[in-house]
Amino acid sequence: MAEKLTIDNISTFCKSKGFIYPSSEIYGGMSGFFDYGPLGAELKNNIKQAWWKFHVQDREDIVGIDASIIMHPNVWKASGHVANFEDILVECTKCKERYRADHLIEEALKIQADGLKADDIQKLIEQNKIKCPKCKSALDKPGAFNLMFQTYVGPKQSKESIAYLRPETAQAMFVDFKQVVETARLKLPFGIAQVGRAFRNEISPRNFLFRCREFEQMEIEYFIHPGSWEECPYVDEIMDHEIFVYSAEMQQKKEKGKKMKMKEALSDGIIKSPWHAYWLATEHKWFVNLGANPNNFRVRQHLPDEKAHYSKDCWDLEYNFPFGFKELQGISDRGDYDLQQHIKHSKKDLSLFDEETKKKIVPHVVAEPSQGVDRAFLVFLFDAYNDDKERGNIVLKLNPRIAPVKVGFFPLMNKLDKEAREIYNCLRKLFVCQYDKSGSIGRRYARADEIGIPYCVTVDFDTKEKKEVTIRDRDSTKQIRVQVSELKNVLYRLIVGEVEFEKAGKLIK
RNA sequence: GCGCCGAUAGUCUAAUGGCUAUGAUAUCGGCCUUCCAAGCCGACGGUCCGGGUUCGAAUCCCGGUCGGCGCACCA
Repeated sequence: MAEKLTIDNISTFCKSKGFIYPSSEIYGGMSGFFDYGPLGAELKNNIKQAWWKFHVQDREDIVGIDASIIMHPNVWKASGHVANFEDILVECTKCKERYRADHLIEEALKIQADGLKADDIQKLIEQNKIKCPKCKSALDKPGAFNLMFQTYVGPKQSKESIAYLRPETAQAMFVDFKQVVETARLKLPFGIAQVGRAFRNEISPRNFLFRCREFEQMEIEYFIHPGSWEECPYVDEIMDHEIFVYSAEMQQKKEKGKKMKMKEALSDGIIKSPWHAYWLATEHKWFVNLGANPNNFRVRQHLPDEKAHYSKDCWDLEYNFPFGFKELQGISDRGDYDLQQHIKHSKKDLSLFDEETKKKIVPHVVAEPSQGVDRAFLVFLFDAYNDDKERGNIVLKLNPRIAPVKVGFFPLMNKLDKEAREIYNCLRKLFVCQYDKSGSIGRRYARADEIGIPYCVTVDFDTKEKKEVTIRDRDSTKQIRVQVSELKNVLYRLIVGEVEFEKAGKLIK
């Protein structure tokens, strides 16, 4: 593992093994869009399923929904996406440099330019004779650039029929809030979760899957009683969890981050809300439990000027990609901003009745532990990818629970084809399996290693007589013998991690 | 979006205006093979797209697409 792994290595690997292809490749591809191939689709589904089980099915306090991608256009007016995503840009007539109009005006005139309309901006540019900061030439008319994809609903393509492909899944949790609470009989604190597609017309998609125009999110909006910012009933679960912490203060003082336990971060006042500590640690644990390397993560606090105006505090869970530490998820305190926006725009009461105070309250979102599926996919691939020089092949050390193929079945020799297939046919309905009789046995192990098959079952000449097979472990290449009658049970326990490999059968030399 | 650079089988790669576009690897079929990419035979597969220059273009020119880097952008 001498050379550093790059995003190119991963993207080439993904294409050659059938994990990911550029979208519509036979027509030249589409920038910012990707297709998941046979192995990629399995892996991605496994990640989503593992997320759903961990965050929804295994918990009492979180329920899931699956909302439509196209929602009422007013949803995006209420959420601020129509205004905020409409970055107004100005271009230099000569050097063609483009600027965010609001940034340009703030810089030139030292005034707040947030939220100005294109017309106002043009007036300001004309009145103050603002020129291109780079080449001092005249600036062109400002124009809007909206990151949301637009479409028309119904037969008429008019201004009234404009709708948007959702740029995030979160809004559905607020819009459907009342129905979910009533039908699921939820009591605060609780969360609403969703996994689904979102679309953003990014100016410049980069870094393979990291920034694309169509992506999938796994998202939770977690609601608490407005007064209970400091009362997290689950906080004891994570007190001893260790993580690399990089607070705003450390960033401002140009210090490095520090590895610490959550109880330390809380008692030292670095992380203020136990809810944030809980969600940061829980999300980190989710990645690590599924095979990610704990040391490639850090939690970083937003600097005061990075925070959204409604947010009390915000922390990102970041991963150390080859192109730097990048955000995987933002654990942000959104207060009651979103629900209030929808109350205002829809004129519907979205408050809950508080039995204790006998008053109506609007819950606060204390955290939205949300992340991109595609980014998680990259994380697991990066941490699993091992170019094993000794073996002479890549070993994809994916956790068996998310590995796209769980078991490989090989006849030691071609004459054992019939016996091996019989066993394979019994087990393929229980696990995703692959049968391989092509080439030498070593070649088949190598092939299996490269796509991350954790266990390979080899049928040999003793199988008929002794009713035994060999299971070979991907990561250690060690082998055990087990009875064919036990095979199903042993494989299951290995895949879910209930038993150590060497203790699952008779270890061979 | 802008600027610079690039694009040859699934992957990596040779060919700098001239033979049927090179080789490796992967894949598939066959032989062989008693546990870690052994060997032999065979097959499939390529100059990103469109136009131009030329007797002749993978090669030169123009436009587009895609990708890399830098800038900008990043709810």
